[in-house]
Amino acid sequence: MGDGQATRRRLLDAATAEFARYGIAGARVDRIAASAQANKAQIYAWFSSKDGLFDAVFVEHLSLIVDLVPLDATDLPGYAVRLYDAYLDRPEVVLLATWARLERVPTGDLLAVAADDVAAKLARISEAQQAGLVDPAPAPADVYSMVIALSMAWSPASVTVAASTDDDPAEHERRRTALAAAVRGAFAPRAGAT
Amino acid sequence: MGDGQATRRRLLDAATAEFARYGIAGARVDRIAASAQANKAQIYAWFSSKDGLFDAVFVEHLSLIVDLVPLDATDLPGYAVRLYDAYLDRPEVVLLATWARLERVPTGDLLAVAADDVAAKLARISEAQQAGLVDPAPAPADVYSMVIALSMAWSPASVTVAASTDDDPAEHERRRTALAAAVRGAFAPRAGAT
DNA sequence: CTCCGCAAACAAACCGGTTGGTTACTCACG
DNA sequence: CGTGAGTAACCAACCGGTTTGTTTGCGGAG
Repeated sequence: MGDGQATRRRLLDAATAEFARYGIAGARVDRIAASAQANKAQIYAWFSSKDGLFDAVFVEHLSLIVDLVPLDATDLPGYAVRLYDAYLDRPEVVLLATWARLERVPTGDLLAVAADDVAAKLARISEAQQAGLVDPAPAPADVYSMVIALSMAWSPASVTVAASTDDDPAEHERRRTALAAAVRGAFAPRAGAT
Repeated sequence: MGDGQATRRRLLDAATAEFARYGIAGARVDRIAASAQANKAQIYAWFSSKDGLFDAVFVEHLSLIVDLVPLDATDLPGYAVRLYDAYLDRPEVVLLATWARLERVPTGDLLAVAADDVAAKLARISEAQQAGLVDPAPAPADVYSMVIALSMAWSPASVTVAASTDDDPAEHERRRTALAAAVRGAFAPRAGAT
């Protein structure tokens, strides 16, 4: 008989696509089961509830959300551009995080469950500030929030324009250039500082 | 007898709160009717459907989404800070826009229906670039997207930290300062340019 | 001023499809 | 034969939407 772990895997994959597209309230358990070529009861056997399934999907993607692209505090512009490309390649990551924000955690730190990983990133930003590679004025947490925000300027959650892989490659290139330049200007050490 | 327009108004207000909090799929028509102290049938008399009600709420907020704060292309840092405060004061605006993006318009231009107003803003950015007040390298549309993205770094839709009015005032002030500095650095004309 | 008729506003019960969740049962394998 | 994977039918609550019947304000006829 079929392998339970394999079914679990298919359910997680199907759920990822479903939640990314429709959110928690909009997702349909039957649709997930069908798309995973499994039975609805399996979902409840493995994940207890629809919310439990979302939790499983979300924690599995947490490491991706946080470390889809390893932070390079010594090259924030390059980091931002790599994030732009990563979001283009893996829109589910942005979507899951945004749905979680809207439907689960209205205020405060969304990634509190991964506080350790985030803290490590902030420490590296702090080091880069002390090394004179990043403007030391803003708090590391604010630098991080702003870099992420800038990288997501054209993400699937943007309130202006959401990029898609169908866009003209030249357009992507234009955005990458603009993004890198903006990040460089925004966080480079100020002239006149030590 | 009660005024129809007044009922319509209460429905729109209640729907705004409901949609901002729960999104389209998560919103409950009964809850809106109850919270507006009206009857469910009125919703269908005035707005035809749940989706029609969301449309009405959204278009009513479109002008706010676009012009909650008038764009001052000659002072982008100040503009960004005013947006930060506006989002703090009117989180529904950000939330409605984000829900619309996630549940309605997965890619492309979210504000295509208000293309004229947006085009006017881009024109003013373009003027500021020609006047040497803004870095002329990036396309006006990209400047706009990035300024909005930066202003929303701590918005209720942020994937890092969402600000709330309960936050320490000093924290808000820290973010305003960091935001203004980042926008200044990101879009000021590059040294060495004319 | 009163009465009547009318249309818009309103209320509540109702309807049928959908949805998250359950159960009773079958099947393959060690 | 026992155990865990898999299935299909089932269920009760829910939810968007409709229907039916009632109330209210108002303009006009008497």
